[in-house]
Amino acid sequence: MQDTKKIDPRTVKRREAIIATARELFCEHGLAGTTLEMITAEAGGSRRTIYELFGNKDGVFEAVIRDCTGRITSVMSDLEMSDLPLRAALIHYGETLMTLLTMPDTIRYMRLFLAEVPRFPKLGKVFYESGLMTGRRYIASYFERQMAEGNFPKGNPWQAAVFFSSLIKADYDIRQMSYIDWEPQEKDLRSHVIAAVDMFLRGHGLDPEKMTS
Amino acid sequence: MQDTKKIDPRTVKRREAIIATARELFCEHGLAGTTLEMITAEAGGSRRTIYELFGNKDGVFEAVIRDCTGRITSVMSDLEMSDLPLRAALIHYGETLMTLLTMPDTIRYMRLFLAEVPRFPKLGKVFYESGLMTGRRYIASYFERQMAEGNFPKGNPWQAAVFFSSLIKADYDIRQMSYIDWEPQEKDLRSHVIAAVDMFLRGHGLDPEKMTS
DNA sequence: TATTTATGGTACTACTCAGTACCAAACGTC
DNA sequence: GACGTTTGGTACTGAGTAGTACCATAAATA
Repeated sequence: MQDTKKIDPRTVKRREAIIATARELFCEHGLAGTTLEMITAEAGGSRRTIYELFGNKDGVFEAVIRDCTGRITSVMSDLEMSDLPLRAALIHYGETLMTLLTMPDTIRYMRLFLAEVPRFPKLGKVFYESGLMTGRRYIASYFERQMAEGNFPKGNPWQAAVFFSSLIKADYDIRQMSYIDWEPQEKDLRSHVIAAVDMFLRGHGLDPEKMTS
Repeated sequence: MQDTKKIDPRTVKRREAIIATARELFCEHGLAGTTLEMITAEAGGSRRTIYELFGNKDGVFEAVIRDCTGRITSVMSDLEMSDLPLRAALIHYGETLMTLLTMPDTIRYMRLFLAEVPRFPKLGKVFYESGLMTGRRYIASYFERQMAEGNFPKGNPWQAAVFFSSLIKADYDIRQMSYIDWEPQEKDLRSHVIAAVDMFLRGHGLDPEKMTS
């Protein structure tokens, strides 16, 4: 049951253009505040094409959310495993995670998606599990390895990942979603991450002072 | 320049009824998905009165958000200071905070408010600072006292409050906002809070095992 | 009880916007 | 280069809704 038809390259291109434009407009004006005409005006094309490709307005929204989810997922994949010593690795993770979470786009996507959760419950699952949880899975598997190698006290790697990312993100996410056009200072983020990592280490019986950093 | 006029009790009553109804409808259908007629149909009265009292639809929304903010603030005031021993007090705080944050209403208000932040930037400030920060201020002042009394290592009480509430809430807030009709099990919350408190204490050089609880 | 003020209800206006129909033109395929 | 598909543009429909005008009425105040 594979696609017997070839896909017209025009269709792919139009589709991408519409999603990209709609994403920006939705983020700025919300779903209800964006008309299909605003989308075509900026992306080119005509409403006709939108209905052809997405069925209706909600179809565009779904496609946009899936696109945003993919973007967040791929951006979370930047949390590559590191072979630095534990404390340095955690600081590196923390700073990367913080950078990703405080990116204006991440915040905008989250606002957009959270707003419409009640009317698109399935998208909530997709966004949370495929998008936001990606980073946590990386971190949990890191702790799992560190526990196996004896660098970190044995325990529940998933809980460690939860506490670690909670300490790192603190309430920067909610605060940024609450304030328009506010971004934390980079040096505040750095000192926050270091404080969080050290507290995390002490919380697991490790002494940050004694760790090669 | 005080109000020289007396306020007609009818006005107060109507105002309250409209806000209460609008709050529920906005939470359920969103701002754009709620018509003024839906509000009058349920709250009684006529659109005429709405325009008299709130100017326009946005005025109703502003009033609703301020009302929600007040509700969250007042609910946060349940975080009264406790004279239990440190660990028991933190567990008590943690459980109360968790109960408040995971209340379905809290989640609904946050979704509603976050959705419209881009178009009502001022409300973001009100909601975050007056509403959400209230709990944190209580906790920070608690740590300040404990530091002064020598029950807790001296340091920055505000940072302690940030880390404490971050560990407690973890990502329950985001997760609940992402999933409709999902609520964490109470016993999971309790064990989470205990784990978080103990990690917090160890993170500050205190041994939970040795503390009277 | 008389006066003032807020309210209810209805009808109306003006507008926006999702979704549809249609045809000609552009483009990809073979 | 001919054929078939996708697209652009425009115009139309129909539903829904914010906001207004007006008047009779109910309630508060004095």
